[in-house]
Amino acid sequence: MVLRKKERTYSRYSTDAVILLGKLIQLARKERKISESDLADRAGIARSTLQKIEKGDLTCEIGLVFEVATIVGIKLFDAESRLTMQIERADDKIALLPKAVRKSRKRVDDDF
Amino acid sequence: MVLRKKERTYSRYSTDAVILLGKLIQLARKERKISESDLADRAGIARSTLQKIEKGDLTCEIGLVFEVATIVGIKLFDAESRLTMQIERADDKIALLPKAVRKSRKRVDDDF
DNA sequence: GAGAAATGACCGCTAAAAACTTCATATGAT
DNA sequence: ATCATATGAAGTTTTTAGCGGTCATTTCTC
Repeated sequence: MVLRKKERTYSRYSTDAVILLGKLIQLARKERKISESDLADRAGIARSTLQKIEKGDLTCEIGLVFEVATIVGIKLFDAESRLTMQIERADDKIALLPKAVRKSRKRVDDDF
Repeated sequence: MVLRKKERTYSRYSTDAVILLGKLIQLARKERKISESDLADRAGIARSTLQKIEKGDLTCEIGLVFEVATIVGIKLFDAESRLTMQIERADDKIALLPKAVRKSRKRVDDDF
């Protein structure tokens, strides 16, 4: 019995965002004259995985992608205010909202 | 023989960035009064996976995280200029650099 | 307060990702 | 031009993330 591959759909934005991130990583790596092997070693991942990341493969673990990005100096969030501070602010906002959402009555609501 | 779990290290920034992203997603979800199940369904993922994403689990696939973020309206890159345009610009910059990096002489260089 | 729904946490299974390896080719420093 | 090495592209093995399920608890609506 052949198991069909699980079809996964991604929005155009998600796809493009990951591709862009991968290219920014590659660009930063080359500007800093770091080889794939070197960067992979520093990040503690396989070179093949780094190649997937730079290609914008959507299946890579977000932790690995962010780690590589961080190593080559790419910040995804404004470093202006510390991340921990932003996290706290998000927590505060969440605390103000109801802890459990109660509403959607099976409204799938395809928004278009 | 006990196999030790592969130790993976992440920088503070990566960890915090993913946690922040997860919280921003949860915040956006609650503001829009969408339940975990609903959002998971819309994204085509399991509720357990969404929970991991909102907790900032570093092992989640980047595509799933970005997809969920996109659904609740979070943009990681400036939507001012189109992403495709930014991708092209990155490509152009990369094209100007040497195709193969040549330099690092086994400098592991633990930077601290 | 009652009841329905949302959330939090856990677990086994399996498809799939990451690691590891190899090889060919392209590339750049000398 | 030489040659060490960076890159591209597989194939295989190992590890693991996502799924789907369960159950207890909390929370919101009425």
